[in-house]
Amino acid sequence: MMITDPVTFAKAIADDTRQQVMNLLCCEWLCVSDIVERMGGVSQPTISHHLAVLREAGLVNTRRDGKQVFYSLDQEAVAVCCGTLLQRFAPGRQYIPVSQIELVG
Amino acid sequence: MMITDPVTFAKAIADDTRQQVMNLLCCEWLCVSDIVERMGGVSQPTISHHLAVLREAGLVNTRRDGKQVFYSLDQEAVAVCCGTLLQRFAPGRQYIPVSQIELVG
DNA sequence: AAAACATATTGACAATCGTCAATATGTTGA
DNA sequence: TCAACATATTGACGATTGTCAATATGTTTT
Repeated sequence: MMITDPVTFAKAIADDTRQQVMNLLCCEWLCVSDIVERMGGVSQPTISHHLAVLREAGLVNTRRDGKQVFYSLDQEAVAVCCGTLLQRFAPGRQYIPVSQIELVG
Repeated sequence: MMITDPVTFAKAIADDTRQQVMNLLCCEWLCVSDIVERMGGVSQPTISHHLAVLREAGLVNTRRDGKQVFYSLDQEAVAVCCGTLLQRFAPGRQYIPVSQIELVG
């Protein structure tokens, strides 16, 4: 598992186009041409560039299937990065996953 | 209460110097000259600039006391922004504040 | 092997950003 | 009011970034 430091994470998500792509990839796998189509008006090289930034920050999963390359958002990675930000910049308020609440009681 | 959108938040924290300043301001009030002193090697105008960015993003509290202006990190704002990021980009894993767990049972 | 398709890379350009020196603004105390 | 101090703003500069057109790489199909 790769660790993404807070600055790298912040830089990776600090662009509107990139956040729109992240939204598209949040809950489904999409190939590059589908992303280009849904983004409407953004060129394929630009999309590939943004995907590279997200990939290098460890925020997307990649799968090759024939000629196409599919991407999806790595929600776990996002959650870990946000957790790090919270620990560092909001230590006064600690958060825990809802999925663990059952175990508490 | 002001709302900070995820892109503005990300841009605000997408710089190493700025995150260092945020660390300094995380748990105490500091005036500008103290920040300059602790950052060592960064000029006062640069620090003022970074503080302005954080202020415009709603991430710091400000208080004037005589000639000096004190800043502190707004942990609540950071927590809200991280929460928004989690909702948008990690909807599969929901987190809640520890402080609210008592109320659940 | 060649053609067709999907994606990545390169090169160029404008726009944004981080930084500092110089200066302006604002506040206190003599 | 004036001098001293603290912070903010301006202007300039190099570095980084987002974007696209053109091209390269990689994969499948004929």
